[in-house]
Amino acid sequence: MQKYTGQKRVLIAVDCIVFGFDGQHIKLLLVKRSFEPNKGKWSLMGGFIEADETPNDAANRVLELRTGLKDVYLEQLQVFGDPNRDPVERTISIAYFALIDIHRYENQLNDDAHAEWFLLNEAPSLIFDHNEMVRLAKKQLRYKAALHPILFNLLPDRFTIPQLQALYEGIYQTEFDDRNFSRKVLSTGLLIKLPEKDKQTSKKGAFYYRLNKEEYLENFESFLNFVPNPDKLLSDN
Amino acid sequence: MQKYTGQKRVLIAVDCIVFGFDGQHIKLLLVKRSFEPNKGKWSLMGGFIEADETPNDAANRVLELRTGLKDVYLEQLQVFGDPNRDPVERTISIAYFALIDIHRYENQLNDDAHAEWFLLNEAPSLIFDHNEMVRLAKKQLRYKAALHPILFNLLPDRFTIPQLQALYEGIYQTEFDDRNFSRKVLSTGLLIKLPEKDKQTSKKGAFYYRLNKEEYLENFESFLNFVPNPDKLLSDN
DNA sequence: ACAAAAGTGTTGTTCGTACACCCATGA
DNA sequence: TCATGGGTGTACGAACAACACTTTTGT
Repeated sequence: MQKYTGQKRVLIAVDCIVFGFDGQHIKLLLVKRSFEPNKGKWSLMGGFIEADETPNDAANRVLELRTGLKDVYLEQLQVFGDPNRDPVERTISIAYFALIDIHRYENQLNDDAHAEWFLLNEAPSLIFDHNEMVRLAKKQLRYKAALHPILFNLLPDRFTIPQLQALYEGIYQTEFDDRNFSRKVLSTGLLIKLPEKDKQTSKKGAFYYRLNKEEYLENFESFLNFVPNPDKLLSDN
Repeated sequence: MQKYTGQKRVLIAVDCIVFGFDGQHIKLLLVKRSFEPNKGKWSLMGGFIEADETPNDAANRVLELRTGLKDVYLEQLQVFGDPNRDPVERTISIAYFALIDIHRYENQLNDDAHAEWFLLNEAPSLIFDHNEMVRLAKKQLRYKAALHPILFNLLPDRFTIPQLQALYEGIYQTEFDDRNFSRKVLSTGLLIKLPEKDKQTSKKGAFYYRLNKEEYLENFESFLNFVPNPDKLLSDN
């Protein structure tokens, strides 16, 4: 099966940067590494690619294995291929970032996966180049969310506009004008108003909405502008 | 040196989608494959990654080897990892797209590299999944050029605004209003006016400009808007 | 003088922001 | 009835597209 001669073959891994949102803060899902080197240290969830898998298949498999979740929003981020990134043996890693509804995850029997949510800003130091992967994923998340409606993947099926706004504000570490935000969001036609209200956070209550899946898919690549002055908000950290 | 047990190791390649602009049309640089399988067929320029290289190093090396050019604009596109993409042996390819000043290349002694420029729309069918790579690269080029000033990398050091406009029109297969285009471009502060004029294409002559490198680097990540209605122009083909 | 392309000026419209104000409801 | 957050209306300003018009120069 090895027919190109004189070339070195290497291991391929996938690593997933998994983001969640608890209603207040952006979180990052990490696991305790179960084998050497660095056994017991925190890392991204990852795994080696199998013989008959595409990289995307592998990322989905790893994610399902660890969280029980299928059909998660998953996007290829970048390849990390420094020859010395893994001290054991050269391993090239394809990094993915994933957006999941944290509530769906909590209901899964995640048992002994040793996975844990961390506040994005309070995550521990990770093995290898995983810190760099997280940094890049944060950047890409901000970039992409400024242009495309990906953040809905972090919310439950029903959500209110103030919840959506809190999410955007968490991502960009800023506050937006409530009144303009709701009008902007509604004007896209991406939301369908539901009859019920959420009265948890206010006396008046805020209507629930759900995503218009057709519009979402159709307009996914269009540019939108929920985020004012995105230029100034795309910095690191 | 193989210490993770029970995992399969595979070949890693890089493939470069190289774009150029001849003043009229967008072109694609292809090479005749020099070894089996598919020897003699057209393909992207690529090569296997070496033991001590990062993927970026490998892409730069391949590009220099084939074109003689260093310091080329190069961006990681996506990993192509279908298990059967290469019929000989599993090979995972990291695709890069490159933008080069076609005139710099023509002056190089490209000798027996068997490389040739094709009009983007008249390129021959390529081996493996290279057609798919080109399709994706075109899409990414349009996407990114709508937001960031990458197309300057396709032009010589000195260029006129009508030339720049022709480039944008070539990329998006549309025509823009000349008057609005030049004002928009100049308002970014990215260009420095030179004293000479190009009188090739008109009696009045158009001033040459060069890129303000500092501004370019500083504002590279900012969004710009040379392209009206980008939403409608990002389709395939 | 004329043609032809480069580039400036002007105008109406659209879009975004800021902010005053009204609405619904639990306490 | 008051406090609180949800949501609408309005008004100003910046940005943009459309297009009339001037400028330059080779023939």
